[in-house]
This record gives sequence, C-alpha cells and structure tokens, in this order.
Amino acid sequence: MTLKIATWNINSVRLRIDLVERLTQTAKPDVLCLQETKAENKVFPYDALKAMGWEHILASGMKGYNGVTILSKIPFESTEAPEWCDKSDARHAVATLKGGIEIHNFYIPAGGDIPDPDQNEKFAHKLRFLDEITAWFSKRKAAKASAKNKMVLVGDLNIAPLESDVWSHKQLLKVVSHTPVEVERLDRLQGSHDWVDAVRQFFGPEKILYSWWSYRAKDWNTADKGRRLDHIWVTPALSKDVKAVEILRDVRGWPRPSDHVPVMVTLKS
DNA sequence: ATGGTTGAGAATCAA
Repeated sequence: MTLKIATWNINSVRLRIDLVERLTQTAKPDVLCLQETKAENKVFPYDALKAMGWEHILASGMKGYNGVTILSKIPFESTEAPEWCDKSDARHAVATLKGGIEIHNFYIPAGGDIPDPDQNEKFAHKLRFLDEITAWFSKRKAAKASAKNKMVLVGDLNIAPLESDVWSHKQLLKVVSHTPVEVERLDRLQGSHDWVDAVRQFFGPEKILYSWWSYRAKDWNTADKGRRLDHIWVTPALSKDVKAVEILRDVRGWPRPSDHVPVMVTLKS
C-alpha cells in the first residue's frame, strides 16, 4: 500500500478547477494540498471537487487572496486552521488522517520586494510568520514526545534555500525568497520538529530542482529561470517510508497554467 | 537598466 501526497499552489482554484481535475486523474494523489485558492468558503467549489472524487475537504479561504485547502480520499480524524501574526489570512490548514498522519499545509507570506524588515512590512511579516510557527512546532514537539509522530509539512514556503534551488545563486542572493536571512529562518523551522526535506532526501543536494517559473518570462521553459519554492517535509518517523518524489514540471505547460507546479511524494503505508 | 504577466474583482493590490 502507498499513500501519495501532493502540494500545488493553484493560483485560483475556481479559474483552474479543470487543471485540478486533470491532475487528480493523471497523478492520482490520495491527498492534494492547494495554496492560493483565492476563494472565500462561500464561493469555494466544494461540489466540483466532490464530483471528481475528493470526498473529504478542508478549506480555509478569504476573499481575493491566499487560501489553503486539503483534499483527501482518506477521512479526517480532526482538522484545524490555525492563525498567525494576529491575522485571519488563511495560510495554514491541518488535517489528521484516519490512521494518524498529521498533514500541515502552509502558504507562507511571499514577503514583497525589498528584503529589509525595517523598510518593508511584508518582509517583516514573512520573518515573523516563520518565527511564530517555529516556536509553535518546538513547543508541540516538547509536549508530545514526538519520536513516533508521523507528520508531513507541505506548501508554498516562498523560500528556495539551496544553491541548487535557484537558477542563479549569485543573482538571487538579494532577491526575496533566496536571501540568507530567510534561509536561516527556514533552517530553524526545519529544526523545530526535526523535519526532513523529503525532496532533497530523494534527489540529493546537487540536482537542480525548480517548482516555480515566473509568468513574466517570454518562454519559461527555454529561459528556465526557476526556483524551488514548494516543499514537502516529513518527520523522521516517516522519512524511511519515502518511496518516490516527483516534481511535475510538465504541468507548467498546461493551458492557462499556475506559475507553480505540483510536487508529490509517495509514502509506503 | 528595470520591465515583464497573472488573478481577484472592480481600483488597485499582491505575487
């Protein structure tokens, strides 16, 4: 038996509902975590998603921006939509699957253009968000004696930490998403619950990997100026169960695509 | 050097 978990920044679930269906049918994930759904719950396409086989749906949305969703073929034991930085901005959804795996789906703030928290409140928010969830996971780890905890953290973390996660390390060092201050925060988050980067565990540290290509490039595929902003992390109790990881680059070439592509892990269960 | 595109939803704001 296997469990396939995918994450995808869909950039409007309503506009791209047909692409969600295409991914559902071709990649056949058991759990699909979406970010940037851009739909408040009252306009969320529950019926269309149920019709394509997503029986269990956790949606946390707001009008116009952000929004995270966990779609599942496996029933939920419990669900939660925590809030951070005193904002109700729909950036975190948690679902525990029947059987015990706890899934965290994040849309971390992008952080604006200027990588200085004193000049740019959006960048300050991004750092604060990372600090808050790091403290929260550290506390939970201590409280739960977590050695056996089976947890998965996915999402658009809006940080590409390694040199092999960006098209040019040198040219992006001062570009939000790849600055040392963000990478250091992401490393601390990773340490907060002994998270293992399942994608790098599978592919190794050297392989060039991207999950996002800007809409602004004339030809995203030829220019290939990508970044790996979308991540799948697992706790040590699950790291040995990672059988495969795929970054579905072809999806960037689908009609009217998102600027992000799905990342999917196959776990032995 | 600094533009380039997309989405929500109704003028910009965010990415």
